[in-house]
Parts: sequence; C-alpha cells; structure tokens
Amino acid sequence: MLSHERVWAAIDALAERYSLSASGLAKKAGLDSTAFNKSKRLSVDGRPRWPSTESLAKIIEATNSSLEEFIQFVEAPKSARPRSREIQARVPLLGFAQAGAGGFFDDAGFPAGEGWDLIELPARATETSYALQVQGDSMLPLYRNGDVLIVEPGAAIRKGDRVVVKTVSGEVMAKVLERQAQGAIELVSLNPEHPKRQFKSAEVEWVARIVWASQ
Amino acid sequence: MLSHERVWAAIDALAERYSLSASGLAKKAGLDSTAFNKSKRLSVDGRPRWPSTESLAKIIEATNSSLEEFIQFVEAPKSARPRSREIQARVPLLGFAQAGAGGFFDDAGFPAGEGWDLIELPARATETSYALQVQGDSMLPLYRNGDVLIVEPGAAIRKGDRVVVKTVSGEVMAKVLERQAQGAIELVSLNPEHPKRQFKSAEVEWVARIVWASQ
DNA sequence: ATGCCAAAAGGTATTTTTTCCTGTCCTCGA
DNA sequence: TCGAGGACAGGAAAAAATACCTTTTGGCAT
Repeated sequence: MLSHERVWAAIDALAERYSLSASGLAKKAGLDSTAFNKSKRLSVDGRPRWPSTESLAKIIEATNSSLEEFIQFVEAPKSARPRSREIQARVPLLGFAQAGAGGFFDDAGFPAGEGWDLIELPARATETSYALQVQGDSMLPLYRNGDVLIVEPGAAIRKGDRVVVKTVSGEVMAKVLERQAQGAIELVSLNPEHPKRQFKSAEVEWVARIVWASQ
Repeated sequence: MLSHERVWAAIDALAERYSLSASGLAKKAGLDSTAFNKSKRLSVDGRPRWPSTESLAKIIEATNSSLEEFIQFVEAPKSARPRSREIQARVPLLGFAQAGAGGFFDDAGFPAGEGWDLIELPARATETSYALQVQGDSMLPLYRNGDVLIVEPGAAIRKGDRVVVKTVSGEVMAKVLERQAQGAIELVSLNPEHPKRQFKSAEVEWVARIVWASQ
C-alpha cells in the first residue's frame, strides 16, 4: 500500500541502498540537500508532507534504480528481508468464452483491443519448483510422452488437484488427489484405465502439486 | 520508468479499469472532479504538472486497487498490447522414470542431488503469448473449469499439437490438430464425447498452439 | 429537437511542497 | 586539536499542486 510512512521509508531505503544519506540522495538528484530531512516530513501543523511524484522520479533516475526497486522498498519494511528480485511473468488473460467475440484478436491471432486482463504465471514464483518430464504413455490422455510437468513442492493441495506422489517404496507417480484424510490418501489415476489407489500416510513420503504442464 | 507521461497514462488506465472517467475517478477519491483533466496536465507555461503522491495514494485506495496494479499501468503503455515479460525461466528437470530412483529428492520432496538438468520454460520467452482461461466443463478431462492455457501464436504447429482455433464465423475452440493439409484442417476434440471437426482453410481465421496449461 | 447530467476546459484562490538560506552538530583527516 | 565538509534542524520565500468555481462540450434519453 502507498502510505506517507512507507514512501519516506522507501526514500531512506533507497538512499541506504546506494550508500547515501537522505541529504546526499537529494543532492544527487539535483534537489535541495534538505529536501528529505526527517524534520520536514511533517509540516508545522503536524500534517504529513508527501514528497512529490516528480521528486521520486528524480531520485529513481539519479540512482539508476528502477521503479520496481523503489516499490519494493515501499512495500517491504526496511527491517524485513528484501523480496527476491525475480520478475513475475505476466501475460494477457482472457476468458475462453469471450475469445470468440470480436475485438480481442487481430487478423493474425494476436491479442488486440481492450478487455484483456493480466495474469501472473506462478511457475517460477518460488525457488523450489522443478520439472518432471513424462516418459511413456501411461498418463494419456492428459500427459503425453515428452510433456513437462512443473511441480511446486510448497503449493497447497486440495481435493481434485493433480499431484506427484512418492511412496516410501520409491515409486513416483502422477495422480489426482481424491481424498486426503488422517492416516490415508486416495488417488485417482490420470489414465482412466488404471484403478484408484489408496495409501496409508506412512507409505507416502511426499506429495507435491503439479502446477503447470507443457502441451 | 517513472515519467510524467506514464503517470498520467496510468491514472487514465486505472480509471478505465474501474469503468470511470478521469473526473469520475477524482471524485471517487475525494478529489476535485477537475483534478485529472487533460487540460491541467501541463501548466500555463507548458511545464509538466505531476499529480502528487498523496493524490495517487488516494485513487489507489478509493478504487481498492493496489500499488502493484497501478505500477503495471505506469509501465505498460495503455495503447500497446499488454506485454509478456521476457525472462528466461529455468527450473530443474528430471525424467519421470528416474524420479523414483534414490537421491533426486530430499525427505521433504525438494530436488536434491546430482542428475538434474535445467529446462527453460519457453512460454514466457516471447512477447506475444497470451492466456485463455477455461470456462465450463466442455474440455474435460484435459482442461478443467478455471484452468489457464498459455497460447503462443507464433509457435510452430504439428500434428498432435493442442491448439486454439478461431473460425471466420467467430467460434473459438481448443482442439488437437489431426491433420493440416492444403485447403483443409482436421481437429480432434479434447473431449472424447465430441466429434472430430473439419474446416476448409478459408473458414479458419487463425490457429495458435497451446504451449502450457495450468493444473 | 430538447433537456439533463457528466465530462472536460479554463480561471482564480488556497494550500502544499520545494527552494533558498542559516545555524548547529557530527565526522574525518591533517 | 582544528578545520572542512556533510548531515540535519528550522524558517521564509517561491513554485507548484489542489480546491473551488464557472463555462463549454459531449453523450444519452425522451
């Protein structure tokens, strides 16, 4: 959120990030060296003083920082661990039912016009996701030989999720979670020709959710 | 980057996002309805006028938007197609058949040990990919309601690929490409209960390959 | 065509932020 | 220790943004 307190904290954090004092940062940006003094963050009557957007633009440029970095400082209290620098991937998003209506695609099939949302692709949102490549036909029709499954060990799992399961005996399989209760886990096969399977919790080493699959 | 032009564009985009005019947005935020008039974005002497940081905080709060959303508008030119971020995402990759062998996962199910390759996730490497969200059950068992399909219009398409097709009559559908020959295209339904469909090339406006699906 | 209301252009007064300036304190090197 | 320069507090003037207000324009319904 954008608050008076957070904006000033971000300015302090940005200055520190570039080994500057608040007054040094102001000077570097071509502003008066007293511009960011703590003594000037509230006006005489106690009303919060907000630095102008123009001043913010100047300090971001003067430090060769970026708007993203500055926003991270706004959002993360200085004492907290700075969020990792990873950039979230965003692509335009549209509901399938709307896709047939006019105006969403140009003649060549590229997104066009208004009405597109943006969606972030979470596959790389954590440092711990990994990929498994399908081998064989046992997971048809869902997954074909060569398809790549992105698995996120930390993701929350609910009934109906597609998961990778490793048993204590060393078997690794991709299934749909039917039920997870105390002491037992029920899995539906991705291939309808294969039967449901049940395991006691003690037989399961870990369960991890499949979050994306290549096509 | 934070520039005068982009900040105003973001305000316009935010207003449009919430089906407001610029003056409606200002009013909603408790500001004067003329605050964001285009006529007031340059002062009389032509100097750029920057909206104050406090005003931005107010519009973000009044729309229940977020700083992240606002920054997206700052960075994405409104008139341009929303862009995918170009990143090379790499995750560890292992063949499914190897996954059961010892040494590839630690006790909690995270990748461990040697033998992992790295795979780049190509979907986000291009600027033209977009996402379609599945609605309804017509694409079961492959795609469930709410699943997100990443579509890459420029990707090469071969027999057996899962594709999105738009017909000249405006129908958009997800299918498996069975055959594409001169003058005709044959599509197998993702739902086995639905019949194959054939189109003349002239009936098809575009075909684009589905490259990833959420799970 | 007319009426109503919102959006937008335009102008002035008020408020808020920056700039300019001064003084004090702190740090560091000679 | 002393001096220089930077950091910081504080005050007044100048510049810039908002608030207030009016008029014009545009869109929509009747």
